[in-house]
Amino acid sequence: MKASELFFPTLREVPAEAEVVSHQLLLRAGFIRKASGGVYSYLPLAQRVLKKIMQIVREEMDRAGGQELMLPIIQPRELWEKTGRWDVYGDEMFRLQDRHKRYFALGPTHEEIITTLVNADVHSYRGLPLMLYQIQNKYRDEIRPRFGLMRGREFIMKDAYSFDVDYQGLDMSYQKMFEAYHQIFQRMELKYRVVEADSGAIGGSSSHEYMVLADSGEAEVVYCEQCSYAANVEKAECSCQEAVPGQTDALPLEKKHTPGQKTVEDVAAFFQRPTSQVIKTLLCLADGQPVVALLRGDRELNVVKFQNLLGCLDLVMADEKAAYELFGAGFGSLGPIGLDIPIYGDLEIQAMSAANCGANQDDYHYINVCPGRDFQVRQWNDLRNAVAGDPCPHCQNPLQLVRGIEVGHIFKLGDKYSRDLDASFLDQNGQSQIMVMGCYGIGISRTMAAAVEQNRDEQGIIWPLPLAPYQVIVIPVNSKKEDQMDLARSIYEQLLAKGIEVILDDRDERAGVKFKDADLIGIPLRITVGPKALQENKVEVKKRWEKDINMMGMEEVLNLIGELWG
RNA sequence: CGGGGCGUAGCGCAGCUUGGUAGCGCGCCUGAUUUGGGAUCAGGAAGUCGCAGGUUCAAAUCCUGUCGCCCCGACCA
Repeated sequence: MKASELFFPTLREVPAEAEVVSHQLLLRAGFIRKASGGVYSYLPLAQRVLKKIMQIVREEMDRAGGQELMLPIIQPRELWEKTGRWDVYGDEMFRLQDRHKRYFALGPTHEEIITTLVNADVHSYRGLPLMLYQIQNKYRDEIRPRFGLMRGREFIMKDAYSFDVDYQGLDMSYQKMFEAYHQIFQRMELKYRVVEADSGAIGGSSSHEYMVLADSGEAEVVYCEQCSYAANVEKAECSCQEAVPGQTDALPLEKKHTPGQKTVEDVAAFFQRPTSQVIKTLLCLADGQPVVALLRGDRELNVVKFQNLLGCLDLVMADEKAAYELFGAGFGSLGPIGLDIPIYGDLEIQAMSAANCGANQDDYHYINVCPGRDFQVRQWNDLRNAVAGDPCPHCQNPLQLVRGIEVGHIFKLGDKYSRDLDASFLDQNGQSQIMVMGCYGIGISRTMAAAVEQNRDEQGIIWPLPLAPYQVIVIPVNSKKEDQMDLARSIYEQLLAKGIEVILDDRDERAGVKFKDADLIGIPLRITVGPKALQENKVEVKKRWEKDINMMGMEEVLNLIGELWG
């Protein structure tokens, strides 16, 4: 492709609306343009990257026994009513009406439609198992679309659905997908991790998320370098060291005047102690009923764990007004001593012996607090988020913490949809059985953004080799110099003849402009044709991810390309 | 959904308080000189000031409404 003909409108300045790096770079490098909030056009360079992502996904899905199909994006309301999701999905779902005032959904996902499809045409165990997948636009009317392609309202998604005769079959399908996903992200050369995910409302069966590691990721993940353990911080178990009972002969409880000391940091500083010696008292409302959680001052409450423990439907932090009503004190002066509200303590609190906590009176705190002696709790539990350095629940090795972007999610659906939509078959004994399903998603457009988020520098994008829109860019330093252009053109044609994806930057621009653009759009290999190249009958080759430039002959260039993309 | 901010040329922004000829930088077009990391000079094109009402002799500017976009919040005492 000649750069003079390629549609890649690069921007020198960062558009004001772009917050995260991937969004900024994809806009600046001429990959995407916004059509509306959370809705983007994919320009030719982006389209090439997306095709490469999709191709890898397709090949691995096919290898794992999947069959690609296309499903409607416009889906009738009745299907969604059968599973109850017409209501459950709420405002997240785009809805529309036709001229007859019938309602439709723009598919946010395709369980309903595909289960109905399979139900209609598979009636025997002989037709199972079945693994079907689609790569299509999906729609979610996000409350707040943001981060460019990261959280859009229209996005490209690969979803695979498996149908099996029983749970054993589902396990096998799941395992195949689990492995296929590893293949996919390895082939994309992305740094990623699989984590155990919360299967949530769907039930106790397993679920894994594939996270592309990037500092800007929304999710925090802890992992163990020694064993294979990895989990979302919200899911990670905190296997607290066995509780050391509070010292019974400790110093007596004392109330201290602490004017103006509100936060954990204030109180810790006031008593010249670490925040880990402060007991943080959090007032929550569980289905409207007040409950208290105690955590070390340097820990965070894990709402999911707390909610699971309480078995309530709704758990929110109470506001300060409620604190005054129940404790007679405001935030910052709350404590567990003398309360008649149910108290749940984090395991770590149990091990403390001379802690500080609020006295339920503004501007007063206790010191030398001993859990068990000075107050009782209803239960000791793991209530906090995991942090770096916590022992691995499997092997005790200190856990590492990274941030990640969720690009893949697989889970076992079981019979939820097949039951609601009556997807059944006759088994060998002529008995009617419900199919057992799994579903397996990959955010295609999000993966492109995640790849940029992870692979970039100050100059622009550094595409992983398998995803790069083009492999090589040939830059004649001065397009007006015939000899340079001739050599550049001949190199370009040689590469084209070898089937290599190459751009010839034949634009009448200064060298600096071409270099800047090449770096910005992230083409892995740059071949510069200038006076030096002409003199030595060699070309200058620069790898996008390295600083240095190498002089080499065409033979060598072709070998290098062969090695890199072999 | 709550709070805040913004909408002026393709992009980034000023002008608005105090109403009176619509500006700057980058980009774009033409020409010349340049040509190894976003050139220089000269000339030029380009904006119904988001949209709709209102106030006024006069509105980018004041008022009302509306649409769009961005940020924050909806868990850390």
